[in-house]
Amino acid sequence: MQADLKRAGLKATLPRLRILEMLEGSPDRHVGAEDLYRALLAAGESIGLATVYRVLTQFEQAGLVIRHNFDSGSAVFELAAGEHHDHLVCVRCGRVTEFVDETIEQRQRKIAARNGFTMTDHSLIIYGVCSDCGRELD
Amino acid sequence: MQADLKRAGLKATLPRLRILEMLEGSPDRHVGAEDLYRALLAAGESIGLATVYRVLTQFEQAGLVIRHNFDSGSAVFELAAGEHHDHLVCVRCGRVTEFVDETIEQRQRKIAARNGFTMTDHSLIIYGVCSDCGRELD
DNA sequence: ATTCTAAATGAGAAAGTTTCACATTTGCAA
DNA sequence: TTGCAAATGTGAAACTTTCTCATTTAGAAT
Repeated sequence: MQADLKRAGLKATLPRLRILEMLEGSPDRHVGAEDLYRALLAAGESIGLATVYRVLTQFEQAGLVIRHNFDSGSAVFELAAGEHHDHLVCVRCGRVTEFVDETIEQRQRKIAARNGFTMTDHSLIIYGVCSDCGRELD
Repeated sequence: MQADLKRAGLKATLPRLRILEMLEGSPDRHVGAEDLYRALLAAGESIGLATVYRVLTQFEQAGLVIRHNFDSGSAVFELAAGEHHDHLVCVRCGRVTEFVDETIEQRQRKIAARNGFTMTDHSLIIYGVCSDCGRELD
């Protein structure tokens, strides 16, 4: 895990290790900076909020985490482990489900090319009401 | 145009009419609240920033405009005229290109259904370097 | 036309998210 | 161990967006 940081060209400092651990151990893979900060404080760490933001941004640049701008107003971060995927977000409970669809991926590449764009990234978010929340409605 | 507002259940006030005009006459269809506010001031209107935000949110709820959360940090708004479409955003110059792909639309619906989600909305943004910006690179 | 009233506005304060500046601390190589 | 560049913590600041509330305005009822 120290190696992950080294490989990314980042010094293996305590705050960075703690944040990485927290991301790996988190029950939901998609967490906000503030949540992460509070979780670290609750776990007895002494860390600054600015450090959390700074480190998350560095992790993002190093490809260790991915930042998502869901409609919530603030960004959420996710460990970049595994392959690319897109997201389903429940507009009622915030639950996030991941999915991959190769057909969509292909068409996106085609669309970018057709429009003269060199694709660097993409973001597909499907908003809806998840099965649990749907059941609660009368 | 007053009728558009009435139909949406909104009083036809001066600020609302001005904002609607500005959105219709805007050279680029995707504008931020702050940009809109400054454009209105520059046009000699006396309007408050809070009003711009308030009105844009009302327009969104009324279905007159669509709010997008591109990676820029602040939201952009677009007149809801015409049919649904998705976006290509140039990460260098910010240029926004619209596209529609029925295959992707279909697959999204399928994915939502497969996961037990009742889809309410979706957001697909392809980030990349547009042809103009690509040409500038050595 | 005038009057009346609920709704809308403008101004500035406030809330929330993210970044900055800088004195202090820390990782790591010598 | 020591030294130094890099990283951190704190609090201030920047930025986007919302809130509050006194004042104004649109439009319905005279």
